[in-house]
Amino acid sequence: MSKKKEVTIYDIASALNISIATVSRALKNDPVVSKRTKKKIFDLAEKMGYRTNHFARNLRNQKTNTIGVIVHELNSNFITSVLAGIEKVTAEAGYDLIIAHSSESFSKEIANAKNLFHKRVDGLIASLSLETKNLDHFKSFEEKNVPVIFFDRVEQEGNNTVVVIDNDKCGYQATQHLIQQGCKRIVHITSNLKRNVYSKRFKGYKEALADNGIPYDEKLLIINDLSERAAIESTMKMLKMNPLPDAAFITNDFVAAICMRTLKENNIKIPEDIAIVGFNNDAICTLVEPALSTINYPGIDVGEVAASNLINHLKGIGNLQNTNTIIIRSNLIIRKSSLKK
Amino acid sequence: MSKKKEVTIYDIASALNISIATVSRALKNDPVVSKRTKKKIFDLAEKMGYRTNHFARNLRNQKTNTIGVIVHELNSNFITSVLAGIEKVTAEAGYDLIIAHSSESFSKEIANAKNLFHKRVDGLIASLSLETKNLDHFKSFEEKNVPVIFFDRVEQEGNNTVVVIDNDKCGYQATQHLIQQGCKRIVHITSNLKRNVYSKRFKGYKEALADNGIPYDEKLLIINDLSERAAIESTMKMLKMNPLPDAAFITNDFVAAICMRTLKENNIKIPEDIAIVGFNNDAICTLVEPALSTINYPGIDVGEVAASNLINHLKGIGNLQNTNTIIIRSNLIIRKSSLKK
DNA sequence: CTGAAAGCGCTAACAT
DNA sequence: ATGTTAGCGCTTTCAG
Repeated sequence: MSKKKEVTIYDIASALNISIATVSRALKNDPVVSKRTKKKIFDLAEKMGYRTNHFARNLRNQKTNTIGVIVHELNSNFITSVLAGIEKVTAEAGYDLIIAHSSESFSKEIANAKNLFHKRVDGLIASLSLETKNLDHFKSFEEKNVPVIFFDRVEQEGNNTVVVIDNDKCGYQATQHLIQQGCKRIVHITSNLKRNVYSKRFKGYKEALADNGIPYDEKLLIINDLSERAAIESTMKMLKMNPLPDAAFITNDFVAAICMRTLKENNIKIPEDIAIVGFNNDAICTLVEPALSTINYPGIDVGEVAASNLINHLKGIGNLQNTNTIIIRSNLIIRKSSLKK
Repeated sequence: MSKKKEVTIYDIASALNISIATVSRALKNDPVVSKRTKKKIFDLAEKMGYRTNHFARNLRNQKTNTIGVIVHELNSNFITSVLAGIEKVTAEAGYDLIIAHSSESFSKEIANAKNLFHKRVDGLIASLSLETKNLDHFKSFEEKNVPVIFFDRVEQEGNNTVVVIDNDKCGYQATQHLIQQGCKRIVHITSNLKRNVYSKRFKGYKEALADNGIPYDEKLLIINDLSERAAIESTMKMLKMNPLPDAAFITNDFVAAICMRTLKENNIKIPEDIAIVGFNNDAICTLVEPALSTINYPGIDVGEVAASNLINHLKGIGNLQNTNTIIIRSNLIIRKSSLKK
């Protein structure tokens, strides 16, 4: 258990008979140090197995070079793409990442926020859980002037900076497409309408109906929690409708896939009896049968944009104060699950 | 931009006219401090918005209370379950987590290891990338006596502690099951045989063939990199075989799902023409058609076991020195994709 | 039960 | 180009 003693700049300095200041400067590649001394220092540091003590440095510098991320789930292509996008940008800029996930729970999200706050992240990127009731747990960041950017599930009131797609338009396009296929009784399966993404998609759905002279029927709106169990229940509810609906616009590809499976188990033909459009464009879309039409929601772009805006702000290049909403391009992808013609 | 000054124990101490030592003790809930002073301190700390400076504490304590995790991908049910298992255990024990992923790249894995080493994690949990050539990048941990536990993709030589399933047996069971269904020309689609998981499953596959008097045919072994493109190529290779194989044991559910799709596109019936068994029991298994038989690989257990062993070691309760290999229970799940009878 | 003081390893202002 | 030194916020002996 006897850990070898850590090598510090003092050890390097005394071995080389120079001051710690010079060592410190050299290690940061400060141009003021002569090439020769620098080389000596680097070589010895390498040989002695020196590693920077980040705690000492951060303690001194009062910044962590770390940015925190809170996501609502780890379990989807969309979220992992967002993370990949964030990582790409932050790594290039030399920032570290701490990733936390709330598992859709409000209390976990609060705990995550508190934790990252205490860890003193320099900035935060977050997507809200399904159950989140308010944004009080992010106030502490604001108070200390730690920038926060929300993406996907956001709260657009107040002066948060948010990165989103035009969910309203996407909902409209999906619904419009189904109507063009001749569908008239279109179910919308979605989740907690407190979340912007779901309420906006719902709004787009209603607008498309209205524009096509189809009256909105609230019985066709099904709200669930995006779990497999809930997806099955929602589908069963749909199957009990009379007359049967002829289409469903479903707010997430996983739920759509479960729904398709359940429909097929009940001898419903897709798209002939019921046409389906999902959301996200996860890998699963081309693995189910028929292939699932969906809205392409490019997570990698969302992640990159969120991270680069945050980092520019931290570096004093951009400013988030006046940037309120950033909208990422998205589009409808038509596959067999919705093609009646 | 003027960040409010951080509150320190000095501020609390002087406001209360006591010493910083007492404040420090109280904040750690040291029983030696009187209840009354403790309460005063807690209340004031709360009111002033005090937050512990982890850098100062860690600098002083020479430990980070953080454990690092390196995974080869974020993008599968299996890995996210492992992470959930790890998180559950570490959170309970009061440890923090830094999660890094190598995207199957050796150089990224080295970078991750170096980074976590410099961050001075107290322990490390890792699964190797597909391309990893050696374990040199973990030597530094060993040198500083930082415990490392490998899971899933491991190197069993040397004295690493590893958490795995009995891949050999799983490969045997999957193959045996296919043989019992009357299959004789069984393709095995897998990945880099340098990785224990794949070589062991391959070994089990060959043993099952041998035990049933079926000669091993190396033309039936297909190795790919687990990407969608590679999965399609592998399937095309399979389709060109003459005579056509009557089954495939595929080392990962995602690849199996792609393979099934490609086969169906080419008018092959599953399981009648070709029976399929995958590996992992990802959510996708019951979403594809027919439902995919697979090996249940319980990631959550793997994560919990790895984390609790690591933490016990850190707390001095258990010891990893003499624990070499921990085997997690796994089992074959039979669904329609392999049921010929 | 509480206080004084040293020191963890590093950076940066100031001095040379 | 290099050195001296104070101090970042905390923990922990040692002393009362």
